[in-house]
Amino acid sequence: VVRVNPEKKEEKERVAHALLRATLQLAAAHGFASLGLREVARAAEIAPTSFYRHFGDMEELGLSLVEQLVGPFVASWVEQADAAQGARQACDAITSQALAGAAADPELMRFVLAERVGALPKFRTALTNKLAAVAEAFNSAFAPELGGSEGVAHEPLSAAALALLLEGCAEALERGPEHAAVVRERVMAQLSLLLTGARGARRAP
Amino acid sequence: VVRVNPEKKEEKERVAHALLRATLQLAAAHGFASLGLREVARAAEIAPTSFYRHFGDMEELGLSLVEQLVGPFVASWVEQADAAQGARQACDAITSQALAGAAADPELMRFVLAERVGALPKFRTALTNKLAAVAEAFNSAFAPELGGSEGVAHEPLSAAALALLLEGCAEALERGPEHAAVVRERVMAQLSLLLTGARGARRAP
DNA sequence: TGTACATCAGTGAACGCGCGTTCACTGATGTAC
DNA sequence: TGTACATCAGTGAACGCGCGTTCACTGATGTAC
Repeated sequence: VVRVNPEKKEEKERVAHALLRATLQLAAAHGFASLGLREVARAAEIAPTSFYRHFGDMEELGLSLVEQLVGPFVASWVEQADAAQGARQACDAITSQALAGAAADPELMRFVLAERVGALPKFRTALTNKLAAVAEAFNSAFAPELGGSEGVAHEPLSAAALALLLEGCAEALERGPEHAAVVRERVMAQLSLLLTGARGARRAP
Repeated sequence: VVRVNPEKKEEKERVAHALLRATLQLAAAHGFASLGLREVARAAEIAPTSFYRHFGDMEELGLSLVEQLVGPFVASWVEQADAAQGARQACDAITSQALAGAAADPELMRFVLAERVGALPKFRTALTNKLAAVAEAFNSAFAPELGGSEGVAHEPLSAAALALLLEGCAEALERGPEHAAVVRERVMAQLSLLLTGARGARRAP
């Protein structure tokens, strides 16, 4: 039985975190798929061989990145949605938080957007799983206003809302943080169309 | 003045085309960013040095790929939209053609989806330009049913339609061609929500 | 308390390999006159 | 028609370089007794 000094554990996590951040920075510039182990180690200021103390290879690092960074990132979009009153306010909370995320950490947002539809199925799956929480939040926001068929039938609606949200995040990355307000209004307008349409469809199916 | 044998020109284009197809195939497996010139040349069955007879580097090849293959591909989604009667039929025509494209050439569809939000701005721009034709088509489809403010105000609507269409294409790639019909219904349902919402917003703004 | 041992993050040297690129050449085709 | 020359896609040899990975080692820390 071996006990580990908390200080040591902390230090190790600091280095692992540096590797993840270095990866995000480089991936935002040239794409995750192009990155090499040595390149990342260099950017994180460790010896190439030290990489193996943390990850077996770049794929493992990428999946860890999803767990360690993307998970909390995406979760933060949804945090205030429960407290909102009505679908519109909940959408606004989610949209605002997601766009704030894009402004605060554009490299991480780029990673999410790119790998969600990238070539590697493992990454697509992992990211879809994390983003499922956002779809859930949209669903919860919409459900009370639509009632009826107990949520299941609203799945295309919440999926559409998620797609529009991510499209807005992509636009926010293109245009920069100074246009966040414009993009937010745009996404909200699109979500309103969806919601209005869903209300109309309920009345006249 | 030097004249070029049409046979020779044709043969050269055949090799260039082989390079583009080889790139798509490899990119679908590991991501465009990871590809090397030698890897692509090998898959296209030419010597590495012959690559330079066609493209200066991989970036140039990628941009040529957008012009030569993505352009016609995306244009085909839109071809039958003009002839359709009403917004719903036009949406159906575009959606059906796009999903047919995903089934016929999944590697090309993956490239479009991935590079549209990838790390390289040149690729994002080039693809956005090609996809603008699809947004245009949606706009033309919606405009007569909404009238009013002469199309300009409907831009978020057509942009939303394009986003939902591409999301559907991504889903079609995940689920395979045998689920094309299901995905089509799903996308159509989402587009209907948008359109219904837009009609409602016009009546009660 | 002291001694022997285990664990583990980090490292530098070294390896074989595939990479992008340059170069000089071939051979087929077209042009000049 | 014949001869000299230009163009150009394709190629093999060769280059220097960075890559991923293995290995044996260090030094700090914790455990056993």
